Order: sequence, then structure tokens, then C-alpha cells
Amino acid sequence: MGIDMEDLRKRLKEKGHKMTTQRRVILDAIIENRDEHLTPEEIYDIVKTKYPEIGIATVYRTLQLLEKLNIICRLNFDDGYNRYELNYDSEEEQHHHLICLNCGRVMEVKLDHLKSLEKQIEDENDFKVVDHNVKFFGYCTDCQ
Amino acid sequence: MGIDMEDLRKRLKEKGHKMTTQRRVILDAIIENRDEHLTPEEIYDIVKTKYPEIGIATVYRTLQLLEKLNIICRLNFDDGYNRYELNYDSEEEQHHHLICLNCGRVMEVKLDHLKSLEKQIEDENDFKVVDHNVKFFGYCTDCQ
DNA sequence: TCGATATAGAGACTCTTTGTCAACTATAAG
DNA sequence: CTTATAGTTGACAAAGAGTCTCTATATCGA
Ligand SMILES: [Mn+2]
Ligand SMILES: [Mn+2]
Ligand SMILES: [Zn+2]
Ligand SMILES: [Zn+2]
Repeated sequence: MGIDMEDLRKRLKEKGHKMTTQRRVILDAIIENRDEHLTPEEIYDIVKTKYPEIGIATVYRTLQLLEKLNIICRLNFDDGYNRYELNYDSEEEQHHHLICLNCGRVMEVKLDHLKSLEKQIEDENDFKVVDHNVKFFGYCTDCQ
Repeated sequence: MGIDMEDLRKRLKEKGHKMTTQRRVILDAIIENRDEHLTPEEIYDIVKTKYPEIGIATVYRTLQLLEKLNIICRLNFDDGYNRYELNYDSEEEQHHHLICLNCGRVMEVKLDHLKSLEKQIEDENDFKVVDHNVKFFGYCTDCQ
């Protein structure tokens, strides 16, 4: 999976941050729910079962930090919440999302075509692409 | 362009809504700034110059209504605001956005490849695609 | 013109997210 | 093992986007 707690400690130290129980527990929650796309509030609820004293502000702060360190990434499913998932970037496991408009189910897909699309965009628009965000909305097997 | 006020009146009436000055003025503002991607607040500010008594809640309500009627569509540039633009859907003028991470400039691109990508997704995932959302983040000519 | 119905504006309110600050703690140096 | 100190936390306040409620008003077909 590529992220353990020693890795986290190292990455934190590099930028002058400290390893704390709160940060460990929050990343734990995300790792243990790696197939979900959790909101800060959901993460807060999960973490509270292990660490009831934690404050919601710490959750928000930690999510921002982990995002800045490229350990997690923020998603937007147009449902009014920020959502987070582990960043698989380094492992060439980039994926995108299919979101069911009926039941809310989220499926993940890999899209190989996107590299050539990016290339085309860079050439035609003189625009240096560094990130993309692709979502498809529709109906899943059960909801068609 | 395909949208004038008589068209709007007709579309409103079809769903049991009335044509009001406020709605007219709000759509006007969007049409007159068709090359922008305005936030509700920005639209409010523009509209207030012509119609100072208008309330922000009316702007929000009208935007929701126009979106429901498929006259405008809501965009998300991950900057914490909803944004709106005219819906060119019916005219096969679908476009997507390149967003500069440095200066915030937004460019529009047409992506023909997406139709085949959608087809591939439908076939491989048994997922009926009805909408997609594609954004590229990077650096524009001036900011590279 | 009139009446039924939809709509507007004001402002309170919700909800997510951020800021403030005193108390606390991880870490490195001694 | 202390101690110093810079980073971190939790509580709470507050921001900020968007929504709701309520009464007065405007629209539009009859
Ligand atoms: Mn995912
Ligand atoms: Mn556009
Ligand atoms: Zn479904
Ligand atoms: Zn730029």
C-alpha cells in the first residue's frame, strides 16, 4: 500500500511537522476505509471511537496537512461535501469516478486515454497540465 | 445564441412558473457575461446596478430554477464557489475547462474524444453515463 | 379588472469550514 | 534524563455560502 506510520513520520519531519497521535489516528481511519471516499465529518465520527477527545478542527487541519503532503487527495462529488481518499499517485494507480445519480454509489475506473488527451490539450492550447479531474455521472447497474 | 426572453417566458410557463423582472435581469446578466463563469455573489453585484432592490436569496433561487430548466449550468472550479454559465448543450457546443493554478484564468476547450471515452466506460462498467465533468488544472501561456 | 397563485425581500438560520488562543506535547539539545 | 522551544491541540467563536420562513406583492389567465 505504500504508506505506513514511519513513512508518515518521515514525511512530516521533512517539512518541520511533528508526529502526533491525532494525525496517526486520522490517517489510520482513512487507510482502514480505503475503499470509501469519506467526508471530514465521517472521518471525525470514526476517529472519535478511538480517540474521543479529538476536536473537529484537528480533523480539518490534519486533512489539509495530509493533502499538502500528497498523502491524501481531496475529491468533490458535487454533493456539497469535501471527500478524501488515499493518494495512489506514486504507484501509477490513478483512477477516476463514476457516480450514480440515483443511489450515490461510486465506482472507480482507470482511464488510459487521458494521457493522450492531456498531450493534445497541451499542444493545442499552450497550457501545461499538472492535474485533471474527471467524473462521470449516470446510473449504475442496479439503477438503470 | 438560442435564448431570448420570450423563450424563457415559455419555458417558465411550461412548468407553472411566472416571468418576473428579477428573473429577466438575472438571465440578462448571465447572457451579457457569457464569456465569464460567474458566482451567485458576482451575479448579485451585477444585477444590483440595474435593480438595486433585489435580494441575494432571489438570485440563489433564480439560479437554481434556471439550472433546473436547463438554461444555465452549474460549474465547480474547486475554489469554494458555485459558478454558472449558459447551457449550450442543445447546440452541440459542449466544452470543458482549463484552469490556471497561478492566475485563475479559465480557458475553454472542446474535447471530441470524450464521446468514445463515454462509450468505453458504458461498455466496460455497465454504467449509463448521462453527464460528465472534466477539468484540467495547470499553467497558462503567461504563467508557465 | 380581479382573484388565485406564484414570487419577492428581509433577515434569521443552517452547516461546513476557518481563526484564535491558552494549554499542551513531541522532539532535539544539553 | 531534563529542559527548551516550536509546533500542535481542543474549545469556542466566527466566517461564509447557501437555505428557509413569513408576509407583502406581482403576475397572468379568466
Ligand atoms: Mn476513488
Ligand atoms: Mn465555460
Ligand atoms: Zn445506483
Ligand atoms: Zn495563468
